[in-house]
Amino acid sequence: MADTDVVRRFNRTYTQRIGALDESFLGLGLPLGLARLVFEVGTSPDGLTALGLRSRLGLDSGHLARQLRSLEERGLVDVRPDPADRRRRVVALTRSGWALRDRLDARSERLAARLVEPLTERQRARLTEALATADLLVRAATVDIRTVDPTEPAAVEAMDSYFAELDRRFPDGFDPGPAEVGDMVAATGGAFVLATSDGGPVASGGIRSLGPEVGEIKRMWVHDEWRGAGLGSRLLRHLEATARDLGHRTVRLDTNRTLTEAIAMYDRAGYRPIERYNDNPYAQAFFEKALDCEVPEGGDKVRRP
Amino acid sequence: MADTDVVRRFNRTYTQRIGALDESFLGLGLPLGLARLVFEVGTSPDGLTALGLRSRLGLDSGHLARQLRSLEERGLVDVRPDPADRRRRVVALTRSGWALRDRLDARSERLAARLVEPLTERQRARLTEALATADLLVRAATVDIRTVDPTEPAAVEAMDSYFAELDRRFPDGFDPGPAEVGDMVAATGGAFVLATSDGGPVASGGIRSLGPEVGEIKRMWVHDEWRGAGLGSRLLRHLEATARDLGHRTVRLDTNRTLTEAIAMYDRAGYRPIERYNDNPYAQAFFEKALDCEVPEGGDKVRRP
DNA sequence: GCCATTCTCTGACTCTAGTCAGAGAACGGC
DNA sequence: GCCGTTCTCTGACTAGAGTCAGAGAATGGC
Repeated sequence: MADTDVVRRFNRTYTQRIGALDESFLGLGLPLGLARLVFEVGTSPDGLTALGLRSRLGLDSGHLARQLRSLEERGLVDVRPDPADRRRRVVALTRSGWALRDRLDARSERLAARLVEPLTERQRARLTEALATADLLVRAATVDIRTVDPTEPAAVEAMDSYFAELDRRFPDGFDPGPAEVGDMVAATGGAFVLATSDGGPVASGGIRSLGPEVGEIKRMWVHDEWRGAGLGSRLLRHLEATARDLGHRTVRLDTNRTLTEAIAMYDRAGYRPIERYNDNPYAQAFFEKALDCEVPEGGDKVRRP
Repeated sequence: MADTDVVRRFNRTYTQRIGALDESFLGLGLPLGLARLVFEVGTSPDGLTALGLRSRLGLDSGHLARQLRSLEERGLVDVRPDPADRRRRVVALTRSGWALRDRLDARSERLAARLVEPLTERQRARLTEALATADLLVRAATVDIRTVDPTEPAAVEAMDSYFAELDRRFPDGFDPGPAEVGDMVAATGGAFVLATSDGGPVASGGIRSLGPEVGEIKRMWVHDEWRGAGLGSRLLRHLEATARDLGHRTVRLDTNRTLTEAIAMYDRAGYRPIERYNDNPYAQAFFEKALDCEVPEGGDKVRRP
């Protein structure tokens, strides 16, 4: 059975059986749309702006305005202007809004429990393992990878996580020093690539020029919770393509000896060890890869030179 | 993370990302309901009765009548009385109905392909394996197990499959003989338990009385495609509960030596070998279990005596 | 302070799904 | 042939989701 057949078959099964979990939103006297809103507003303790709600749920502004009023009339939410920008409105759950959300939550929990309940313990463990794997991979597959301005908030957040992790992992800690990523990119005509999921950064990496035809991949980072989903390889491929677009024919990178998974990944992707090419005190391993071979069609495999 | 958390988290991921597969039904100028109907009618080359459609999709009869007429007006289906029972109406796709279905199908295929496309080959294989496992287990968890009249069509179908399989597996074939299940159940005050999924039989088994307090489990069968989903154990538990309701304190069963998985399952469920208690020529192994221990609360594990 | 832009709201719609009661045709057992 | 049952259809609804145009308030750059 082809991959797509499995996906489609699962989809069918799923919408018929677990899909009913969504209906947990029904039956509390609230139409589905309003219940979804309550649930979504409740994901943030301090409330959300109407704009944020609209982008999360993809609603029309008129529609949302009406829905919010309806919730307000039922005493479930407070809607008030955002003090920082009074065009915006901030929506927060009231006490009884929270109570309702708890009931929705309990309902959803019960339905999930009812789904796994008939299974034996062994089967249940298999199911949850399969679902967790599928969850990770589906999320990974739908990650959005693109070149961004390194000063935008999500990019800065990504870099902060990166530095924090290096500081944890390196035996003597890590100090990024004064050279910020933005400067690096701006000064050397490079690019910064960010992978996001649900708006939050999950992986990132930069490219800077070492010379006319030589690029350097810097600061590749993958969020802890996203390891093992092939995100690193995809990001690397994306960075290589970006480097090619920038006119490079070779890319280099350096890394710390302690980052063993990263080194294994570079090896799989066709990178070969070279001599030290800079004086980065945190790097002990240096790699290079020629970009002149086109990535093969549909390309997951990277041809080795 | 608890089992239900995994299910719920997955549910969230899923409805956000793969859920869009359903929307493949949109965008061909047909509202979702009608598209679903076209798809459903197209699952059977000769068409379906309106009744069948209603039970599959859970629609109101008035609603369905209107939807069918709308499809008829668009030239997508033919609706005509069932020659066998002219109260019923048979719905079949027209040529352009089939063409539309093909387009819906292609759309769904493309969306599925787009989902797996970003993954590396390795990740893709992991994903499809996880989804296939989840599919089997979710289906298994939502199987409907109940006591039925053994003469009803699904029950007869189950028994036919059972006999056909024995005939394939036994070295010398198998001949059910004149004693039909229905007779057996009726004559001895037993019961027939059927497990169905989507209306089709997936497992079954019978109980008959051997004496006032002794029941016998007969003809347990699990559909080939449903092996490995714990369905046998669940059916067995159900049969035991049924036997208890019939007043039995002990159940026996016999089986053929070649059915090794079944024997292993009986062992796990607490059955112990006993001496031959009948002259069934196809049986070489005989088991018994005392029912007086209550099944523990929430019970998946069967306590061993 | 002006003005284009951003954000929200209102009014006036459309579409789809779905419910309910009841009529009429066909069927099956007697 | 009668009569209760089964199956489908019609009419008359309701509710929810969503679209679109335009008004009005607040903001930020100049």
